[in-house]
Amino acid sequence: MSKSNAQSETHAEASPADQRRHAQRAALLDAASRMLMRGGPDSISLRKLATEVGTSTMSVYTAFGGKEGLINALFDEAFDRLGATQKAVPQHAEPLLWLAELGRAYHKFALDNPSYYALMISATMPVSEATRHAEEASTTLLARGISVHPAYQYLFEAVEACIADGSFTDEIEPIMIADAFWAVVHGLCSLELAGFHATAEDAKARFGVTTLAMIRGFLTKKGLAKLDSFTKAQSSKSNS
Amino acid sequence: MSKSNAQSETHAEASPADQRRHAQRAALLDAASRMLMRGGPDSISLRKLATEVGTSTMSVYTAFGGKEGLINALFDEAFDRLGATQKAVPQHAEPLLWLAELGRAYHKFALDNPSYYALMISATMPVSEATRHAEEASTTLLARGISVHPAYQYLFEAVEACIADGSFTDEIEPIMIADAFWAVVHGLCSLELAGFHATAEDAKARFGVTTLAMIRGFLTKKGLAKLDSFTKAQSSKSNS
DNA sequence: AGACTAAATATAACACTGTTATAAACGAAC
DNA sequence: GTTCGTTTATAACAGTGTTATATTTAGTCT
Repeated sequence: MSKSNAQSETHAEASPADQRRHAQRAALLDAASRMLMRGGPDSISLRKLATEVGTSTMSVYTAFGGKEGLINALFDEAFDRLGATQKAVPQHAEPLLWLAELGRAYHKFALDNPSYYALMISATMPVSEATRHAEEASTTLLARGISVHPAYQYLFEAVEACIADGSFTDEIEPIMIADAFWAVVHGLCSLELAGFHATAEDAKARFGVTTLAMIRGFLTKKGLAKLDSFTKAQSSKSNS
Repeated sequence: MSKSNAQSETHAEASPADQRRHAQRAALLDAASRMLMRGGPDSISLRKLATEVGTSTMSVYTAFGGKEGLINALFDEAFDRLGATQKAVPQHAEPLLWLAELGRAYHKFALDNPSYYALMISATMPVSEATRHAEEASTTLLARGISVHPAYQYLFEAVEACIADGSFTDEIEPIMIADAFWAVVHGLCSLELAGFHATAEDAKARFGVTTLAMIRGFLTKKGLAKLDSFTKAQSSKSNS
């Protein structure tokens, strides 16, 4: 609520001091991100962070309001990164395949960034409820009155496409179906990250079987016929 | 490797000292369990633990080898508790309903014991890989060459029953199907515990839709017909 | 430009944490 | 009864996040 803040909010341009503030905030976040990826959430030490950035621990308090604020910022960044990988998935013409690819990309993100993923999901991590529910919404879907996180947008749209072309039942709300896929894929990633799958091959086999079964669970008769033609083509290809 | 230990291992009886050791070990574990349930895993302090039991922090090191050993012991207890709730589920004559009830019981356990559940699943918790893989196996299934944890036994048997009566496909190994159900139910619990479901009603609705879809995904034509008769009976009952 | 003021910072202290070294107490075996 | 190994309590060590205080910095107003 300082005068400089009021000015920088009315005008779009940032003062030199604000630029420095933002630069140091970014430096702290970047160093924290590296520490997170190197040694997990518990290895983030404010003292090490401060010495690495070349400042004191107080800057974390002025920039983020403490360690919890820093973790919350990393939480937001985790969703941004996940959203970027989801966006990068090519929108396949066949929505069922798009859906499957989105799941695979989610799985790859979780396995490649276990610390970030733990931060997003873990119930024990100190991510405040406010941060968890104050997710920004996808603008394109918000225009239709649907408030979902940008990282969630593509999954939702893929499910809608599956319903639109008659593959999925229209008797269940798309958000319900999308949440179901989120739950399975997250469950699979979580169990794999927790070490409950003996080998990576085991995990991959279960991922395929489970996601396929989930898809089957929402198919219409028409969709089931299409899926059978897919798997028939797949098996004849592998048998040739 | 002391002489008293050697004696107590050859003979089945425990010496008075061993009894005290065991009693204190149990007291520490019990107090740690209470602290875990009250304030989560991070609130377990060796100093508070020692003062509560009336000893010093060193006893944790002699009894468990440190805090990690204590957490590992709580990890084992968590599986025991989950296994007890699974065992308590009545074995319904209709295996599909048994399966559904096992899922509901799992969900209730996770929501009633969030700290224990976090301990079991969380990838960031300091549960050693050795402890995680050194799970004892169900003796009844081990006799058939199947090594699964006792807490997992009932889910596995329910899936086998669904396959045996022709409701589920026999083209997929039962362990794969059981793991699929574990993944969905865990995923749903995890997301709910993490606070991603706005209300308990939202969570419950998603639990029903998602587990039902997963069941449908493994059904044979015969099983699908049976399920339709179930849901038809359900809807006619609710419409009356 | 110079004075005033509010924010940001560095330093140090505080209350914790798990772990470990040390020495005393205990207990069981000979 | 002595001895030896184990367990115990005390205290010290190396950390942690947070906070109080004083100093410096930066922006605004006259």
